[in-house]
Amino acid sequence: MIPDRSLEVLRAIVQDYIQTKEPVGSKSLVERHQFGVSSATIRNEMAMLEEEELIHAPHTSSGRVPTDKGYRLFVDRLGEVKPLSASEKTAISNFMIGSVDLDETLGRTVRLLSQLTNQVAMVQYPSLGRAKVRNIELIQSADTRVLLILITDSGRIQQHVIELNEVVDIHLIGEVRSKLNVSLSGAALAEVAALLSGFADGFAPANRLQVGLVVESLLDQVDANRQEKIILAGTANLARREEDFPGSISPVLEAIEEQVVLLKLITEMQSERHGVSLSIGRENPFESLANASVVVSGYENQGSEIAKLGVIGPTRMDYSSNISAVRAVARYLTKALGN
Amino acid sequence: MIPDRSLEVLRAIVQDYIQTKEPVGSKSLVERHQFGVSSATIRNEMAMLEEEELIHAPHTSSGRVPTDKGYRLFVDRLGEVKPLSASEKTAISNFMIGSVDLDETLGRTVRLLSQLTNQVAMVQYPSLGRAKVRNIELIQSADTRVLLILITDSGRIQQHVIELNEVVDIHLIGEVRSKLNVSLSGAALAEVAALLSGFADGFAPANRLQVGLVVESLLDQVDANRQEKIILAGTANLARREEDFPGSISPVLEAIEEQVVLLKLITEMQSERHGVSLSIGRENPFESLANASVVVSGYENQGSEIAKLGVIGPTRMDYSSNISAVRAVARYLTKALGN
DNA sequence: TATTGGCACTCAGGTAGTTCGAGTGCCAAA
DNA sequence: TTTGGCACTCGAACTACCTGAGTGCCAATA
Repeated sequence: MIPDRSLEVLRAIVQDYIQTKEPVGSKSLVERHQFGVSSATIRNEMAMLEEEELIHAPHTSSGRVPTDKGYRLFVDRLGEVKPLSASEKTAISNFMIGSVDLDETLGRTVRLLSQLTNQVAMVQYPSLGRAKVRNIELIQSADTRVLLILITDSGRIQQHVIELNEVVDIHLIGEVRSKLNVSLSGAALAEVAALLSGFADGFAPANRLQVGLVVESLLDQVDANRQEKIILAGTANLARREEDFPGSISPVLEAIEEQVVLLKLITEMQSERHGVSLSIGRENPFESLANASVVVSGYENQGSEIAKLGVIGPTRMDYSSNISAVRAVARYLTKALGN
Repeated sequence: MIPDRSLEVLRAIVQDYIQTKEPVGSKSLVERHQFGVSSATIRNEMAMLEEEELIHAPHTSSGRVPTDKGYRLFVDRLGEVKPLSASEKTAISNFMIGSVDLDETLGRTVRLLSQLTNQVAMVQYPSLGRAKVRNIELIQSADTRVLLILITDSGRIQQHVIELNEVVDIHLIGEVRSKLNVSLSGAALAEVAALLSGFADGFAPANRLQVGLVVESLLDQVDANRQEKIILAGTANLARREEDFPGSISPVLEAIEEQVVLLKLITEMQSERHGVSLSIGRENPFESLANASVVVSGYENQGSEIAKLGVIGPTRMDYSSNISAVRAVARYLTKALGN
């Protein structure tokens, strides 16, 4: 068990280090905080913390820096969540008003989050998960093409162009469209594949090929994996924090651009307290993100989590502020989607 | 008039500097190129070039570096356009096959271009410009909302959700839809605003408010300015070229993220030779892009330019390769859109 | 007149030595 | 358990010095 005062010292180290960006020593620590003991005592405490691998000295005669483990303990046990300032709250509400479609809402959200945190913000597009089919439309978009539009009750709109390789028969697609809607309206997306098996059989043999193409495209749309996508904002914030990344920021930028990595990371992160999950430094398995921390939270629609949003930044980030910002934005987004 | 040999020296300086990233001196110049004269002669030539402000010495006793003006002369008079290698050509064709809708095509294009050049690539979405209305659809997407879809003959699909603030009357929107199509099918987008004036008058007074909302949204879609948008790829390539940006890359990243700046820049650039336009260093008016060069080319559909694509990178970039890559990709994209 | 070898000069960058001070660990005394 | 004291460490910052690639200029040469 780690005694209370040691934890207080750890908290002070983390806070000072985040603020000053310099390794923090015993003397400056007693100056900036009222511990009521001398620097020698603090030195002893620090030796214990180092024993526990919570802090670490970059070189023999210099101050200490929190380790990943130290940050972890800090956020788990010590970080009180800062309430948002009034101006931040109004910023959030202002940002949200007046966006009506999903794309726009998510776009605003990600920019908001990056402004609020000064980090790189990301918002994952909602998976189609538990959503239900509201409406399916087929529209001719060129001589040999039709546009398939899938509208779900979560407000998400998917569109995809289907190349039929022959001239579109307007009556045929009308028929397909209405039959699809009869079969699928109100069905959960998860059921769609089952409901459509044998769908083409109800059509004249000559048309089955085309109908098959439509069905195939629809199934593609429904396939949750294909929908996974992240939008980003504030990439420039990374460059501004360049000192925080030993070596170069370019592997980090690459990992961020490589959506696959990010997606894998955030979907694997388990929610911790208050619905927020954290990955600190090397806790994540990606070498390129060894010096990065990620704060994410799920956002919901109709009572269940549909996707995640969050920020990514240097290990030395202000966890308290970022956690509260991510949480608040996730909550506002949930509310905005529920309108 | 600048004599031929001076130009040869300039060319050699630009080429060596691009390759070695070091200021180039008279001695290494005669070693690497067969000028048939001594370094002293080259020094005289270099003094002239410096007089003309085509090159510049970072400090008294060091080699020379091309100025913006020097690069400009180089690309205008000296840069032979490198033909693409066979592997690059196959990369291009492979990249293009199998993408059927516009979003996907542009997405692939921008990634292709960034891979080919190792720079940040950008593709501007086509302006609706000379396109014609092919089809307009209205679909109910929630109790009080309809989805407006505008399909143009260039294959572009625009969608927007309209909040009507009252429960959607399915018959009314059906009527609006068919009347809109009757009025607008085949019309150029530029004419749409004129054709729709007084459109709501054809409806019962109680419905005019809703019809007005639909018309308004449609006009929004048509408004070319609102459509301007750029997609990017390869931002990480900037970070990899960090040494090339004195100070920090963060202003550059910011400018890139700030699409407005990029859009302004590329729309103002005048096409030069071969349909490619260049902005070198401070030729562009943006302080944050003072060390950046931009290579863009227009791409076409149905014989007229509909938007631009290009790359942005450090002033010290390989202009020859980048110009040919941008040109080739623009040509392939034009072809892909024409299919 | 254009070219060249020679020469004195410049200056960024690297190496080496020095100092400074914030920080450490340890110990004996309180 | 806490504290003051003390010797020790070592990165950072400063200085001095050297090196060498590169320059400009000039007088001799072709």
